[in-house]
Amino acid sequence: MGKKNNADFVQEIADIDADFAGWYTDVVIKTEMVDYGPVKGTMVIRPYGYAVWENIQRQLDDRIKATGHKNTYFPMFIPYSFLSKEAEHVEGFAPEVAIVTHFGKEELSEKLVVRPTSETIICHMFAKWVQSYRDLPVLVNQWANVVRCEKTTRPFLRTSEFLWQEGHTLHATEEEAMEETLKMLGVYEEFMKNVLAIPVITGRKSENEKFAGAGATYTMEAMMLDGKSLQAGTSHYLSQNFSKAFDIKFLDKDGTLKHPYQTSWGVSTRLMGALIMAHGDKRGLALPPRVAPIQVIIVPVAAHKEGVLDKAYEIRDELLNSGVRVEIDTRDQSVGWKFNEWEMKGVPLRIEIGPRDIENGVVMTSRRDTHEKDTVSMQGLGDTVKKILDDIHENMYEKAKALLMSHIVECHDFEEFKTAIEGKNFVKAMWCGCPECEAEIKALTSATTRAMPFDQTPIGDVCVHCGKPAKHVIYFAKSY
RNA sequence: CGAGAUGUAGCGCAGUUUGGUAGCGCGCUUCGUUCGGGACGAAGAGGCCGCAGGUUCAAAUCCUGUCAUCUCGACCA
Repeated sequence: MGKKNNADFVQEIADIDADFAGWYTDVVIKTEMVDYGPVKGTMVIRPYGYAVWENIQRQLDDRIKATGHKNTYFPMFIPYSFLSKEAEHVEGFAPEVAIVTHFGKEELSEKLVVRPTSETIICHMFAKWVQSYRDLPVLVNQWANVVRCEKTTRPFLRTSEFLWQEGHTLHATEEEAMEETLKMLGVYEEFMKNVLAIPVITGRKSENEKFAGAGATYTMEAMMLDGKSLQAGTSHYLSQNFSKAFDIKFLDKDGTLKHPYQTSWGVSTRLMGALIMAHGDKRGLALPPRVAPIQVIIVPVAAHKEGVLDKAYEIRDELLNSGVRVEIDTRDQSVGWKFNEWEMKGVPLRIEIGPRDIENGVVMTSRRDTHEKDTVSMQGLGDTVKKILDDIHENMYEKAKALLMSHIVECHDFEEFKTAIEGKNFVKAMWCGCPECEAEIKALTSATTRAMPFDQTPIGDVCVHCGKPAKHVIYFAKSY
């Protein structure tokens, strides 16, 4: 099975790149992934989109549980005072939240906020539950919705309400908490590669870009088809910031009272945006097989002819038995119409079956990733299809990786830097570490710092912008 | 939150300058013919023109306000 080369792929990107934002909103609405809700900034996730989310959820949840975490559910209403408690301890805290003042006609004695994140309420409960080092570690996760006052919204990428998973853990030592932080970042990275077919750059956020309540924020950044970066997930080392603010204490082996070290980590429905903008082409979506609601669509050709539909259903059942998510399109539309429709909706593999094929004991396959058509024997079709789906996954990952690799540019001076950023690249460069320098770069190029990779092998001595001695290797990019 | 643009049938749009019976294409319904890359014919259904005020004999059209969406910034625990 040959593969489309990367040059062709780059051409396809050029086709949609002219108006990538328009392509995104178009595709996401037309494919019935999502629709706008009646309240500003809200979205309705429609069945086709929600099925993708469920596939993400299931596969990530398995991984979260496999690493020892248990699921919980905490209330969405949080006393307002909890946030002020956080504010006293956290610099840069800005409560841009939805506030509930009434239940029915009755004014509440204490205002409530609709959770923008659950750190505070979880910490409040943790304080009740933890007394001894024997109670540690605490490893919990929850799947929930959160609400934030966002000025600019776009379906999946930034919405006033979104769905996510937030993990919260408590540890006796700094080392253990840091290990957990990096472990979960690793889980995310592996998930991105093996489920969403998206390569990511991982590393630590600058002070300016980190979660205000964290000691350190680690991120994974994915490159979208237009060369912009999308923060696809974060893992925070919270140190003792929250455990001190919420007075979580445990009596350690040595008989002294200590505040535990904490982590939190999350990914959201933003991943839906990530997979749409990391794959796809001018025809629409290209869904990675492992999250595609429909992995194989069967389109009967000349369905009115004797035996065609029967055979199509037979094949459908065989694929179902092989564990493939398959549907058959019997609608009264022309085949050409159906081909375009399912390609737009990103179904990874199409199977066509008509009288000619039945005669020859074969089916036609058409891959969404390469647009290649092939003739495949009906014998052992289940296994063949599963192999093709795996191959599609690999190919989509390799394509995305090729895009990322060809758009990382090492820069040693600011002129190079500006050119590279305009060329829709990630810039890898040395940085002095000063927030002022970071802010100036942003003002001049609209590129922000994305991540300081774990591999800090220097590629120079001085900061790419100010020329002062460099402290970090860091990636810059424009971002969503 | 700032600048700009747009709201008319499910979708895409014309009509607004110059006020006077609500239009087009696609889609939708029914019947028939078609079916290997967005088929065709015939007959139908569907809109108090984003919302609220105002001007007028009369408002999709003029005025005021408001809400929403898009683009670009700022913001983004």
